[in-house]
Amino acid sequence: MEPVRSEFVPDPSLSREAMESLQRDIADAAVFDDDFDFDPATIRFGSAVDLTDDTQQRLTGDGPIVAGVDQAFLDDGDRALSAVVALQNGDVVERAHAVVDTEIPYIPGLLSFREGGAILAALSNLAIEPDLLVVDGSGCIHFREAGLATHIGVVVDVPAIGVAKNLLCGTPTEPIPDRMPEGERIPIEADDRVETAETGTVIGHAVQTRQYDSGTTSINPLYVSPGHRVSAVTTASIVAQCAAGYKLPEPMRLADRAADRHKRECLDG
DNA sequence: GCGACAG
DNA sequence: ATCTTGTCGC
Repeated sequence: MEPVRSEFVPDPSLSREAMESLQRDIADAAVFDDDFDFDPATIRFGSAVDLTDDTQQRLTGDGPIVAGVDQAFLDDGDRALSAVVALQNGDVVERAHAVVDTEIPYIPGLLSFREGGAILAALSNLAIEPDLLVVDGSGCIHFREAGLATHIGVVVDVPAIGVAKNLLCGTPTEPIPDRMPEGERIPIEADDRVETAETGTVIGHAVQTRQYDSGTTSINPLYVSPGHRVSAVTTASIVAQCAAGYKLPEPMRLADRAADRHKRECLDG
């Protein structure tokens, strides 16, 4: 798949001011409401096909194609490796990846200008057209509501959601407990750090996709937000539904593994 | 000066 | 993101 909004393609050579200006334009072009054809409820993972169960419903037709995207770095960050894994009806239907030289360092709020090029290169190597992109990083939980997932989603104009392991900005409507119960979600509201949204606007959710029943250790929640063409509530539901026994939603978990695997091959031989 | 933030 | 063995817990 290729960019359809070339004017928004991340350019690492831009000045910081130009980057921030572009992000505002991207946020304007982004749609933080449900605007897609497929039925989110039909997204299925795992080979949960139990032929002995008469009550189960048979899948009619093909479910949506969901693609996970994740990055790894080589040469101490000099090169970014992006991996994409596309799933449909619980099966991997295509994989793609790309390695691109990084031009700028990591700067909070400007992540897409560091990693965006590698992601778009990987997506261009993907023949299939995904119905949804699951990107590692924030979507509209961002200072200008233009995080990595939003930037990528708008450039290729495909529904996208952002899944982050840490909160960039915004405030939970209630304190995140040390041990959030599995399945629970807490809204994240825009605060004074989110320049483009009115304070109090729900921009995402903390979602606990997995939790230990007991013990000393606990798992932290994921911070999910709309990237493009998906609402905050739907984003949380999709992520919860994509959890297949692991913290990360299955498409992202597989992309994560693919990125690490490619990285190794790139190092040793 | 203080605050502090994805990957 | 990345540097990294053993180790605590189910």
